[in-house]
Amino acid sequence: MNITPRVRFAPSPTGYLHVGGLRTALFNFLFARHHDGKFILRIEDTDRNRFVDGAVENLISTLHWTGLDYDEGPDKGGDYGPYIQSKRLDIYRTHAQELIKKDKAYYCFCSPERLSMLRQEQKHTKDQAKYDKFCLNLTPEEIQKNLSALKPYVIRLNVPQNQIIEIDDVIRGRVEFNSETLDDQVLIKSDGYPTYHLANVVDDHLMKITHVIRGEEWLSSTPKHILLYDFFGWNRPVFAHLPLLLNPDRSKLSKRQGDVAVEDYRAKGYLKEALINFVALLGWNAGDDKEFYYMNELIEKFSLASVNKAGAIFNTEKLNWLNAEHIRNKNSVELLPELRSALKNSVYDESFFSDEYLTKVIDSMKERITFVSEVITKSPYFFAEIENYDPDVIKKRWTVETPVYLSKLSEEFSLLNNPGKEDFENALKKTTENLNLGIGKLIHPLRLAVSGMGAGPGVYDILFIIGKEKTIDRIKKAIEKLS
RNA sequence: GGCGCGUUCGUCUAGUGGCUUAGGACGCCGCCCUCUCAAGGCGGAGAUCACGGGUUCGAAUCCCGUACGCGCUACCA
Repeated sequence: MNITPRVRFAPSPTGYLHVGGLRTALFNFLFARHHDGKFILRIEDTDRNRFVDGAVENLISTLHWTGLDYDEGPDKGGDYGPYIQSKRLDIYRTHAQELIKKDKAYYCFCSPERLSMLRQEQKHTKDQAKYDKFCLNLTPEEIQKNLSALKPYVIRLNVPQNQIIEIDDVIRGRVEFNSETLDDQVLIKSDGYPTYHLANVVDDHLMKITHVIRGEEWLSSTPKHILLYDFFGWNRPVFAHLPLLLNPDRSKLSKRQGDVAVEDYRAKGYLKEALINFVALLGWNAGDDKEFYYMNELIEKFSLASVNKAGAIFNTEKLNWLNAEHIRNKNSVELLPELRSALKNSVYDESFFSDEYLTKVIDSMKERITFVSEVITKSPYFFAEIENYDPDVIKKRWTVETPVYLSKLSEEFSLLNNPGKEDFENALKKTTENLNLGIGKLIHPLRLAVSGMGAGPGVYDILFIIGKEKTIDRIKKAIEKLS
């Protein structure tokens, strides 16, 4: 049997893409690409109370940014559309009717009041909270009467009694449930919309989904889904329930305890490569020590069998390291757009810098940063003149003789014609020889003069990047200000 | 409360009965390199493999129980 796997990412449009959702999407994507299968995006918007304007568009654009491109989806089309559940309402209705005909589902006219009373009572007697199948005993006449009186109703799943339901989960192995513990789940709500349980089963079947890869929070409701597959007479897909992403306190990852939206991480300056790499490692490992991955390597190595069972805390320390690693592994031209956009959001948004200049700046700072925006914050001297000199560095590196030495050096520099790095270096060495000084006596105050600080790229790199004129100018200003 | 899942350094993890005095990575600390800061190299601290029983010549690895954590328990997904 060699069928093409078809998997899906089925988020509900809450307004943003949750990092847990990103992880689910990624694992689906990796599985599909690894097996030359199809990856489908389906929007589960069956809760009209939670409708958020523009949420779908936002989700799609964020997903697009991450590079998790799908083969079929709302904006992409495909043979099994529509891919938005709110546009498939009559499909669910027809299927619910089919279940009613088979006595596998039934109309329920119970009021919310009765339901909550029932629940309270069960809570009191410490019974399991379950619908009591009251409406299952309605006669056809009563049902018809209620229906023509337009009495609000839901359609419920008729869960059989005392039946063992087995799930063979790829990640967790065999899991058993007794149908006694299952509630007669609402399938169609009183507003005519389906619940997740009905919609996801119907759609997965109609869209020919072969593997359902989703978060562990769905494991408990899987027996209800299995029941539905059986009632419809459909083959079940393969199930794989992924471990949850956790807050630092080990509860399910949520807002309130930090950022959960992919957009937030993007805005903070995380590279999509780093985010994908990091999220892939949360719950998956190839069985070796490799930690730095590109997407194509993930696709190649990924396997559901090597997914962990236990939840993982979303701890950004390692994400930061991976971001720095991915920055170091990119060339300066690739990083240029990132710097440009960081610049646009900085105080230097009005200033002009050439691509050539910024590229040199990036090269000099690339391995000293965790975020591209730190090029600006950690080396502002590449973007503006020096306003402040680090007092600690002044204290440590600036002596009474320094102005004299630097003047000599400046004279030497002024002799240079279109100098390169080595020319600056040679000029400095020549000056120290003439003055009979150790090289440090010049190099440290020089760094202070041209950068205002004590840390950064090699001085000759800085000099070369800012150029001879600015170098001489800054030396002069430093002498004025610090003497 | 019920049902389900899980439990290896602070965190992410390797480990599928002997190769393990439990390996790697992040973070932390120290040393080296060095014009500074990084990067890099080397080293260190850090896990009685949740606990208790078994099975076995031998268990982090298999079985049972307990504890703890988490998830679900909606006309939310």
